[in-house]
Formats: sequence, C-alpha cells, structure tokens
Amino acid sequence: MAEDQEIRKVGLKVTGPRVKILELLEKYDDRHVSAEDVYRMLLEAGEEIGLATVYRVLTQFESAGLVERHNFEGGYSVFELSRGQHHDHIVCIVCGKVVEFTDDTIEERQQAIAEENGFEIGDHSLTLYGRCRDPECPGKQGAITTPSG
Amino acid sequence: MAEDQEIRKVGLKVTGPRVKILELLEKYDDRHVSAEDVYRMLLEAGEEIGLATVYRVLTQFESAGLVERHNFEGGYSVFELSRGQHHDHIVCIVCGKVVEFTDDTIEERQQAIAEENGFEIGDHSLTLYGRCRDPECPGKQGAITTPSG
DNA sequence: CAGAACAATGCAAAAGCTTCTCATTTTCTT
DNA sequence: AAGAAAATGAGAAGCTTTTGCATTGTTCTG
Ligand SMILES: [Mn+2]
Ligand SMILES: [Mn+2]
Ligand SMILES: [Zn+2]
Ligand SMILES: [Zn+2]
Repeated sequence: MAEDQEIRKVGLKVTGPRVKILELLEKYDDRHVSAEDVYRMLLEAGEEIGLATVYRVLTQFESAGLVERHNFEGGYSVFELSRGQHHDHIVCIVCGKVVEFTDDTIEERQQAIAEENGFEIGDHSLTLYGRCRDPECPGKQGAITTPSG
Repeated sequence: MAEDQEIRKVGLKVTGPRVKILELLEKYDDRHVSAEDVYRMLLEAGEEIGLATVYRVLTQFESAGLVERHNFEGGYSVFELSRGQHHDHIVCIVCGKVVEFTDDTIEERQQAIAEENGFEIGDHSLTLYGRCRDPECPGKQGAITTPSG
C-alpha cells in the first residue's frame, strides 16, 4: 500500500491507526478536520482508534511534514494533508466554510517586513474571517443558528 | 478619573476591578498580556481581583472595543489596548518578543482576495513567527528557554 | 518463523486555559 | 437611604489536548 511507504519513509512504524488516519486524510483532502472529527469519522467507519492516538498520530504526521495544523478561532486545531504548496485561508464565521488562497504579493511583503524588523521568519499564519455569499450559508436566510433548540 | 469616563462611555458600570484592569492595560500599553498576566500583576500590586473577573472584564472590554484579543500560538489569548489603528504582529518563537507592523499592500490584497472569493471580510489574523536578532534573545546564546514558564 | 527489543496503543487521569454557577457584595437609581 | 439590577469571587465545570502506564503490536535477528 502507498500509505505504508509514506509512513515508513518518514521514519514511523506502519501501524493500523497510522494507516487508517492517513487514508482518511487522503479521502477528505478537501477538508480541514479536527482530531475529534478524525476520531469520530473513523468510529463511524468501524475503526476503533483511541482519541489519544489520533492526537499523537496527527502530531507525528505534522512533525514529519505529512500534515499541516492550523489554529483557526475556536480553540481547537484543524489538520489537512500537506500539499507542498503553501496557502492561507478564508473562513466564514457563519457556516464555517473554508476557502484557500495564495498571494505572492502578500508573501513577498511578509518576508520584507520580517527583514526590516530583524527577524528570520520561520512561518506565518494568515486567516481572513468574514461571511461568505454562498446561498446555502445560514447567514443568508437571517436564521443565525442558536444553540437553544 | 479618565478611566471612569471610558468605562461609562461604553455602557459598563464603573467598578473597582474594571478601573484597575483598565489602568493596568494603560500602564503596560506596549505589551501583550494574558488574562493570567493581568491577574498576577494586579495581585502583586495588592489588588485581589478574581481570575474569573479578569476574564469577564477583558471579554467585556473587547466587546466594547476597548481592547483587542489575539490568539498567538500556545493556546491562550493575549490582550492589548485598542489604539484605533489596525496592526499585525511578528512573534519571536524563542524569546516571545512581539513586534507590531502595518502594511497597506497586504491589507489591500486581503480585501481584494476576499472579494474575489465572494466573502465579506470582518477581520483577519496575520502573525509572522520567527527568530529575532536581538542579542538579548536566548536563542543567540543557545539556551532555549520558553517564555511562558 | 520464533523471540527479543522496543515502540505504539487505549484508557483513564490530568493538564491548561477559559467559562459558568451561585451566594454575596457593589453600583446606580429613586 | 433603600431597592433593583448588575458585578464579583471562589470554586466547579467544560473543552481540547497531553500524559502515565499496562498491554499489545511491529520490526529485526537468528
Ligand atoms: Mn488549507
Ligand atoms: Mn499588538
Ligand atoms: Zn458561510
Ligand atoms: Zn527572540
């Protein structure tokens, strides 16, 4: 299996949980999932992998460069498969939709700003928050969902 | 007192804790402090204000536009007095030093990108992470110590 | 292919930050 | 000064994430 090789390549042992988690991330490579998401999706697929293991594996995958972790607002992290090319995010504060983008001008300016200020930049986090114009977005129907129901 | 007016102006009752917290934020207006920082600094100054109150007041001040909350990496929030003009941050991952900057080019690009993607932008979070070249920074002496203790 | 060495897992407990509950105190308005 | 409404403090609770430890699984060697 392709996943086995990827896992071995980064110096990790090939175990059931690691393979299943990598497969899931590949299957949902257009989403940004939390550890809890991964845990639950695997449960629903019949894979009983402990939440602690999900956290551990995601962190290992991140260290290995296989996945990226983002800290959008909300107090928890979301993960996605690394796709080589760097990108930033726009998040709809109403429906949670996430759109990705890259902008060379912004990237260049960031580098310049870091240098001007005597910093050697490692990475950066840029996230735009707003409301999307998706007709499906509950924000359009005026029905801001409240947790009362 | 000037603080009393500011607090009243935003529709909050003038109470000891609110005045003391606002005074402290004004005194340390060149820093980015956590709720815990505020709590401890007040304690050391002889003001026994509960941590829960510090959190509540900071959140109220934020809603009122008096302070801004930032979620740098590390899982906790830091606060600073609002100074009208928007700015972003560079954080040294070694010593925790924070430098502020603004860049019109980046701001414009963000707006354009949001529109291109059908988003109405509320706000954004841009933080650069790297190592500073400050000779005082422990990173220079090889002794990596975490600023949060 | 068995066996040993070592790493990974699951569960529960704990951590770390933040919010909530509720009895008590304080503010602000008559 | 008194009452209504809001704020506070202390601790409990909530949430996401990490950790300890006994158990299980993987890999390597022979
Ligand atoms: Mn992404
Ligand atoms: Mn700032
Ligand atoms: Zn939306
Ligand atoms: Zn530094």
